[in-house]
Amino acid sequence: MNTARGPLVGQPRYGTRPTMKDVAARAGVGLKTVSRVVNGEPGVTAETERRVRDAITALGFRRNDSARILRKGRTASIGLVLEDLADPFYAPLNRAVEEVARDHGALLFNGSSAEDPEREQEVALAFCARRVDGLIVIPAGHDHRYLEPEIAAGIATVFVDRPAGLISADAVLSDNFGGAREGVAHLIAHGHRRIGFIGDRPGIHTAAERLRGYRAAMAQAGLPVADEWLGLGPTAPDRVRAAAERMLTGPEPVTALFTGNNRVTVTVLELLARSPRPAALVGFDDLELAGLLSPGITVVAQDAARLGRTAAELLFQRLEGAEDTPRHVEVPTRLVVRGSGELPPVTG
Amino acid sequence: MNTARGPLVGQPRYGTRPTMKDVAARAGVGLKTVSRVVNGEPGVTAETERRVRDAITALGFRRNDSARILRKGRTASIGLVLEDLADPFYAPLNRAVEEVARDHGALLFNGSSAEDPEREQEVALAFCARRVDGLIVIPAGHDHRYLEPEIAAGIATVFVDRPAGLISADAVLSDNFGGAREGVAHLIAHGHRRIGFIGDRPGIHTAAERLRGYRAAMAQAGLPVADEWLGLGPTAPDRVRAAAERMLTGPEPVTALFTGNNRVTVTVLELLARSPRPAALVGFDDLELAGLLSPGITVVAQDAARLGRTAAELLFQRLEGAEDTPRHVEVPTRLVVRGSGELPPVTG
DNA sequence: CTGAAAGCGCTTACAG
DNA sequence: CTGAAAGCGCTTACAG
Repeated sequence: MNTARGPLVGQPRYGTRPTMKDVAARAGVGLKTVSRVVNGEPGVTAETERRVRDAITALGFRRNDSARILRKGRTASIGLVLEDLADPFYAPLNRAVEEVARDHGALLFNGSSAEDPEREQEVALAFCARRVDGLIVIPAGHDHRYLEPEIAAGIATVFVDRPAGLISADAVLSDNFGGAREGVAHLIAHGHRRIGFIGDRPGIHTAAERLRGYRAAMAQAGLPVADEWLGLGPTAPDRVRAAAERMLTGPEPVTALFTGNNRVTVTVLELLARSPRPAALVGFDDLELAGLLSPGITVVAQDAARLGRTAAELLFQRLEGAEDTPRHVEVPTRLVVRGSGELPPVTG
Repeated sequence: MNTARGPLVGQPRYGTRPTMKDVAARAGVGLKTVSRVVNGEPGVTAETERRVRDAITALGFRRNDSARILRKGRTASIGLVLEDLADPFYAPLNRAVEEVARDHGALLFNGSSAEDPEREQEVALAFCARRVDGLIVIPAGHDHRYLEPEIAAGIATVFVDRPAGLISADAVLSDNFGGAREGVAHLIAHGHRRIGFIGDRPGIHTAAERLRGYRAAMAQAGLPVADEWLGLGPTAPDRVRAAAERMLTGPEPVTALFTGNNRVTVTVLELLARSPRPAALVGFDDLELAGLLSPGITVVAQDAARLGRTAAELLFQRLEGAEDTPRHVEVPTRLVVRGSGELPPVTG
């Protein structure tokens, strides 16, 4: 029962806090003088400054940055729209963006699209309505024309992990094609000829690029790709399991699998653990504990932190007035050899 | 070279966007009428509304929520200070907080303390300066008196995962004591008598509680606790490895280990994988892939999403005027049996 | 149904 | 060195 505070519903809450006006009155100075002291501007005598500081302490004043922002025109905040704040893959990206924002004195709004294009738009536009200085988006949708007016109005925007749809904009992407090609070539180098690819729907840019990398590696080695070796579609465990089982059985089973992302890899690992015949495996995306399994899981690791850092740095370059031609930056992947990708082919 | 936008450095950026005033001028109506249409308030004829909507579309107007906020007194935003945005453990907590915030129409500021009390304070106070309606803090420091003026001024504050230091405030905590006790009792039930505990510095609340749970389970079973079975200190891999090696060798080695958090568990797992003699293991905190190892890792799992959801719900209850007595809410843990905790004692 | 005035808490531009 | 006035883009309270 804090009657001093009173009911909070629908009530303004600033009223309970001292403002610069209150500080000025108490110190017996003008508003502008308080502003000078608070912002460390020159031109205040030591004695005046002391009176102002005393008043600030006595009243417990803290500058309202929301008001400051309205006047100054810049919000010193950026928004990051990612797919799912709970997804461990994006956590280092998120942190890296935060660090760069921090270096530039900006705060970070976070929001999840939940892989829903409408929610992506809703979250991104809510950030824009707050007039964030910049926006970093991991696209869920394929049409980002809704952001064109915002970008034109000066909200710097960078896409990460997947490119923007139907607009020309900055993007920072992993080398999905090269990474997948390297992973599949690694399996080929270890003697595999029949290699399955299980990945997400090819409508998703990253999935399509990784599939392209798979095909390139096979072609480079002069190997054919049978339709039965491709399992493309939603990464729900049931679908992935069915695809893997189909590839691993029959008269001419695959001897190795390349899995297109970490969700697929986990499902396939569970299946392989119960499978009578071993199969080699290389997965796209690294996994915690991947080194503790036996064999360890060989993966094509993305550098999520670098994706985030690069995107945020590009964003602040834009804010500092970098030229306007949209840039696409590619971040390399890294093959991490741990055992599962070096298993020899086992047939019959 | 977008000359229409011009240089961005130090320039206000709102100037490039239409305001309600612009819309009013174009539609030939008053400012308030535009406000009514934008906010869906009644009392505007269909014809007037149409004119206003046309002007909005023509100018590409989007309401500036930062200005709105200044006038309304509530920012419809909350701040979450966690230890590390990159830590997968906090990712589901973060997402859960976002969902609750979203349900209440609030946006989410995110920041990491990096386990540095000063940075925690800096980030939390930056959020306060923006006048967030509420604050959720995963404490890095042990003194939160710096938040007292903010809380008194009406910023609802809830601590999660660890309690506030030196102030009385809402807190949502896992049942660290009960969870650890259950995990250790599980090892005892499987025949272990000499059980090691490796955890973080006991100055950390969660570490102390888990240690207390360990002691309680041992005491309840009438088992002594040798000093050599306790490895308390920083969770750097070197220190943890040394502690585990010490406990697992010698004339009277432990037959089981209880690890106080997931970082410790991973280090101990790496060591056990190379160890000649198997030891049972129960870890505090769940791990991705824990079920795929052989044996699977038995853990005491925290419900991070529930921690976040509970904290955020408590926060919004406060904002809606719930009574002011600080509340402490405990979230239960769950023992997940997978194999490593059911290994029998192996001696000699 | 509609709008002019005042004000949210600051900063900017200017005058003393 | 200091401060009164105007204004950032909205909403509130009030009058027509």
